Amino acid sequence: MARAALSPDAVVDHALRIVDEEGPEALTLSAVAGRAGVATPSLYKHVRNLAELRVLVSGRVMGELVEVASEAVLGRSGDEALRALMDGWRSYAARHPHRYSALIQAPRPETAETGDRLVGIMLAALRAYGLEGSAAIHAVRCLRAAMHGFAVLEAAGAFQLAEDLDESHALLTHMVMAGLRTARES
Amino acid sequence: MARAALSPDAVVDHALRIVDEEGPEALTLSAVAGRAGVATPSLYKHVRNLAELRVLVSGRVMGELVEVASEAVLGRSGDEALRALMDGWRSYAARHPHRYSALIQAPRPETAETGDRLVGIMLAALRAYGLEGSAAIHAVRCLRAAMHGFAVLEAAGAFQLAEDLDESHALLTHMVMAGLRTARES
DNA sequence: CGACAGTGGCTAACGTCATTAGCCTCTCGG
DNA sequence: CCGAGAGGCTAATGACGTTAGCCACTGTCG
Repeated sequence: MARAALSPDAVVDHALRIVDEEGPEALTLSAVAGRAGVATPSLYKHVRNLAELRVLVSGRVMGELVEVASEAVLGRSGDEALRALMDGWRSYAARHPHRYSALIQAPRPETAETGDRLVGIMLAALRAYGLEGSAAIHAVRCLRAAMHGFAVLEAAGAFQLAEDLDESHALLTHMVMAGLRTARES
Repeated sequence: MARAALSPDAVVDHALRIVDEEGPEALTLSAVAGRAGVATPSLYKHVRNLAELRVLVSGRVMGELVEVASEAVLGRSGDEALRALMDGWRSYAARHPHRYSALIQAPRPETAETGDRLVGIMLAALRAYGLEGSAAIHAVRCLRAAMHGFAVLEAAGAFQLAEDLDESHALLTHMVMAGLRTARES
């Protein structure tokens, strides 16, 4: 159990710092090794390979989103909860755009639990809308699509015009709420 | 002007086939060279480097989206136009998930014109809603976020539950329409 | 008709990465 | 005090991207 300078968690910490500062494409094992002051192959004692490191990073980001989301929903309900959730989500992505871009969407067994937790929080945020069964699932999917789409585009700098992004996001929030309130078929 | 077996466009064709079949991560210059029956360095006679090839691929995908979107909006207006646009967008992404994932969101000068065209089509699709100036811009942003978010998540296989995706997408469409119809502040 | 230029392909060579194999050395539990 | 294993290291390999420099073919212009 030699000097535990490094550990899987510590490796992920360094990886996150690299992602934040230089973007997800800059996440390489040699870069992490450099930060950790260690030779590249040493990392394999803590992480299976680069692909797994990416999954771990993604899992960490999802964990942070769980925190942001649950804190937003805590003690609120209905429109208020939904707005807080969407605002918190967007604010996280805007604060850590590279980190957000490092999220892996494709379902991975390693992050399934955290993902389910996120879905659970979204379901909770929608509880007051009285959606049952499948209707709630559809609603969560739309909420996810709206939040994720906006976050991705904002993180990528895809919204170039001068218009205030806060206002755009307020409209998005309004869309989701209005759509849920009037959720018949179309 | 030796045997013009290859050209920038032909290189992009091969690249697209690779993306479709093996995903965007599999897009490497050697893979393209293999398909083209040519040594890797020969590609540099047609394309500046891998980064540029990716941009060209992305531009081609955006061009296809322009076609899909404009055909959807042609001769329709209001809810009908919006629904056709959203359905067409989703259907393209579902038909070519890897290709859709190869889209680069970060604004690039090379694809700026095509991107503007897309925004123009979305604006046209929203024309009947009578939005003016900034309001139209905010609406386009939300529409983009909704369509892109749903497309990305569906392409990544992020919607895992058994619920019918068509229904989820119908709800998304409903949200956008309901939100636009009632677009005051919130 | 024949030289010429440039287009497009090729080989050789490098540098960067990921990844594997195999070694060495602390450190800690007995 | 010893033995094991955790954790670090060097060496080696193989994919790629990229650059440099060479060569053949082709179409054009004297």
